[in-house]
Amino acid sequence: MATKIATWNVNSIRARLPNVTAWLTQAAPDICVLQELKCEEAQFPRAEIEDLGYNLAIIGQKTYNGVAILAKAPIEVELRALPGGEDDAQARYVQALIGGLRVASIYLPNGNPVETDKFAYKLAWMDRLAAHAGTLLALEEATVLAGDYNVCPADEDVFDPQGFAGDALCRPESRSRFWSLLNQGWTDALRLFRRGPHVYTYWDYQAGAWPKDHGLRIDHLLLSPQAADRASDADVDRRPRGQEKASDHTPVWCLLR
DNA sequence: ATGGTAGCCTTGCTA
Repeated sequence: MATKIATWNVNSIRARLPNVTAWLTQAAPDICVLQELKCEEAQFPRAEIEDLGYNLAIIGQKTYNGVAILAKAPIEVELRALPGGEDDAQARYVQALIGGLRVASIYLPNGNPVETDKFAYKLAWMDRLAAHAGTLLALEEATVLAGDYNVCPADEDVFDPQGFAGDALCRPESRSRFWSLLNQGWTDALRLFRRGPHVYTYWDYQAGAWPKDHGLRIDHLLLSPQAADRASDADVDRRPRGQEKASDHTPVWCLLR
């Protein structure tokens, strides 16, 4: 039986708790990685998630960032931060082993505005991610690097490519780093099964983006070759984005045999 | 039409 792995930027786990518990109950992923918890570990609504049958690994941060791994099977945490950032205190990475599968929850920096040091931080973070991803590939094991990458890989992943050409999510420096990562040997799980336009995972809260389907594809599940060999399906679940008090992102999932 | 929304808290910052 297949393992269902999902990623979801929830934009505050405390504000989103009813939406998250409803989706976990209905979609029943075996593993779900979350981003933008926007709270410290002590403030995370642990009991409400554990009551649904999930184990937890939480890397919290007050107000900003924060990542977690939820899994029905036991979680063995391997890393609580992306290697190579000794002076980087932002909670953007957690990696664990779950029943022989390696899974990471990634919250890659947004990088806007590009004329500030935020963009340099994003690019440096992507370089660190590529270096670490290379070491993971060398293990030749089944690994899923899932999360909010804050990168639209190509123009078809953007509702308005011209309008976003200068945005940190679409800039050539961001895209070239994402493609270099893929070219190491990672597979974009969603694109393996869902090609074509209008495959979006995020819609801004502003300007009626959701009803107009003015979306972006920025949440990705990257599979090592050993994981890609087991992939049988992947999709975006748009339903949570249309509900009351929705996150601006919606879950993306894949199945591994 | 140069806006608009959401979350948390620093009534501004991040997205």
